[in-house]
Parts: sequence; C-alpha cells; structure tokens
Amino acid sequence: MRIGELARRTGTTERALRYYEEQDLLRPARRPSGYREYVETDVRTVRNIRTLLAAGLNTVTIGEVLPCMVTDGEALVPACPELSTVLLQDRERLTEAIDDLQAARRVLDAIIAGAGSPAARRVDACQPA
DNA sequence: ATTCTTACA
DNA sequence: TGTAAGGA
Repeated sequence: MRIGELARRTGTTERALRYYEEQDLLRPARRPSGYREYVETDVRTVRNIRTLLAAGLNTVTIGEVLPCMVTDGEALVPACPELSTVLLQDRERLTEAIDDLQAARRVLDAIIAGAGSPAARRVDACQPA
C-alpha cells in the first residue's frame, strides 16, 4: 500500500510516516516510481510507534524497544527481559521532567503573587507584550 | 489525483 | 510537524 492509505488506516499524516522512516522506525520499499510501498504489518508497527510516542519515548528509544514488543490485541507487551530496564529508565526521565515543571510553576506562582503587592501599583510602565 | 523532496514569515 | 513550492 502507498503512504496515503497507511496514513488513513493509522490516523496519522503522511508527514509523520516519512518522519518515522527518516528515524529508521519504518523501512518501506520503493516502487520504480519512487513511491514508498508499505506492507500490511506496517499498520500495526505505526500504531505501536504512536503508542510509544504517547508514552513519552523518543524515536531512538522506540527504535530499540520496538523490535522487542509484541502486540496483544490493543496492548503492547514487552517481549524481551532487558526491556523493563530501558522502560523504567525512561520513567525516571519523565519523573525528572515533571519535577522541573513543578519547580517552574512554583517560581511563576511567586511572581503572580507579587502582582498583588503595593510595589506593583507604583509602576507606570505597564504595557504587557 | 498522489506522491516526492526540500525548506522555512 | 504543518505547509508551500516545483516536479514526476
């Protein structure tokens, strides 16, 4: 099948599919015309890629993890033992990212609170971008 | 009508 | 990632 049909059947865009190929997540053959030719199993692969992307994994990690995942109906199941390590490591990365965002919010909250102080009323140059 | 590559007010 | 341009 060509890129248009795969995009339709996976709910993605052609742009995304070309990007996945660029990241070596997909390796469609080429027709003499230069058109990409995808196989049936690519439908499932693309769905798995999207799931992993939604889990916050980057394309490099997905490339390592993808071949070790088996699809059980709707769910993705780890098929290799070494996989849990990689996944747990990524979970920690997400936890750190969450911590950083919460810290940023606390800083912003402090600034917002300052808007109610008397000092804020002394300012004449109030032209917010 | 579809797809391809390249590039970015 | 969207999208426009210029070809095949």
